[in-house]
Amino acid sequence: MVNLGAEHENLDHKAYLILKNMIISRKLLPGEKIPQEKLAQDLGISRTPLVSALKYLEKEKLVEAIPRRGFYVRLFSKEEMISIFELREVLEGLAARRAAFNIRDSQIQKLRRFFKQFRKSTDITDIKGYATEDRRFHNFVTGIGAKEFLKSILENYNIISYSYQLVSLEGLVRPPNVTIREHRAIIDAISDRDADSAEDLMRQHLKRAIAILRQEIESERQTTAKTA
Amino acid sequence: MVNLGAEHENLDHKAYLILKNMIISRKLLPGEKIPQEKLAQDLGISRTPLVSALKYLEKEKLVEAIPRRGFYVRLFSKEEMISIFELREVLEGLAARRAAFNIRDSQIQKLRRFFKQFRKSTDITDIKGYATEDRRFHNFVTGIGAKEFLKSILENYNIISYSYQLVSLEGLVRPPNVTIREHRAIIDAISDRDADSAEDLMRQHLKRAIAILRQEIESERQTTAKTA
DNA sequence: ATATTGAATTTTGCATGCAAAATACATAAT
DNA sequence: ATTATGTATTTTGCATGCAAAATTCAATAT
Repeated sequence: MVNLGAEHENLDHKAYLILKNMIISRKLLPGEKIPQEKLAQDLGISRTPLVSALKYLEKEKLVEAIPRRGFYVRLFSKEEMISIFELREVLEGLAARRAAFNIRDSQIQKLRRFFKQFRKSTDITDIKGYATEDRRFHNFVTGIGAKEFLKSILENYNIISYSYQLVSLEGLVRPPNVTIREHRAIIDAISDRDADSAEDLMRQHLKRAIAILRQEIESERQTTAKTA
Repeated sequence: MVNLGAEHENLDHKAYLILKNMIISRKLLPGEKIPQEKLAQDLGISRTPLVSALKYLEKEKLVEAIPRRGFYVRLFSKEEMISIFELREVLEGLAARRAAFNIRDSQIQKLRRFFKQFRKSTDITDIKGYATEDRRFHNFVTGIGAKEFLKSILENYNIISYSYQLVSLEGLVRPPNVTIREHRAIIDAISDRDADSAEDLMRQHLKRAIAILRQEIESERQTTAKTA
């Protein structure tokens, strides 16, 4: 069966993709008001499909609608980042479980190739490259394991990509030489089709990131208290 | 701080609530096409806010938008019901965990009152009443534990209410006298603020429902195979 | 009877217009 | 100088209009 869903692409969907990109790439900044008339003109469309796109983004929490006042790019606090990571923990845990169930042999080959370029280095210096690989890895696993609802939740809420943006260096919460072992363990579990381990390891992996985020909040709070 | 979010209520939001209700209460049936012009007239509004409402419902998966063809009430297969339950498993598990962390003493009192009316009966005959209590219980727990994203996912996707609609008798997957023990165990864990147990028990609770659903699918498949 | 073609009708996607609300701005009052 | 008040401007929410696409339905062909 062929997917014909995207056969026609309406203006509002195009606008949606463009806006999403503008937000993620920081062309529209958090807190900023979205100028409907101007943006519609820039995109060469009317306000109708633009507003339609904004409504989609509102559901995805990328944008906040305030009645009679307009749409604003959403702003996330560190506390909210933690709740996003908590969601990733359980959702990607589920995705890892399902991936272990579903994965095909050809996909195992691909999975095993992740982090190959970082095999030899004890100290990984290419942080940026590692961060990219990290993202690709998580997307690959969820791509195999998450369908339908789980997939749309992970996609819609932009949990993955967003999570990476607001934290520490290059979007990594913890240093590569610590997380690479965990990544390898997850790869092994999924390749062995060990669903329970895959879920557990993925959850532990993300739980540790959450712990770091909580620490950061705590130390910030103390610094602020001292300064004040 | 007072919540002023719902101060103004736009037409599209009103339409959204009405439509959601119409779908849940089966005034609009799964698979049915939504007649925009007629419905707009019935509601006394134009197509603009109606379509806007439909876009919200599309994101919630209650409605499917087919470009140039219109909106259709979504139809869920039993397989999809399973993936919804899998989501409930991890999301309500997280909610139970958070509830155990957050719950206030006054809320513990309330929590302990759930299923009180079924205490004495070894065989619960009021299935409908039990089903209602079941729903209220799950909503209460998620109400305490889920905020922000988790809350909106659970709400938006209507996972809870929807889950109950399409399965077995009165929306219950398993008989009351089996599940009531599990409910009580969850209540105890949350009241004891034992987050790990609360999460684990909630997950086991839902896992068992999933197992039944899988069995039902399997036996259906065999029946169909025989008939065909 | 069933399938095919083609016009008539309906529906969708989008732009536009407009009243009401919100905002910005200028002037007056303290 | 700051606050208050009134006015002009902009923006929002919604209805409406219209072209293009989809659907219906009748007439014709198989």
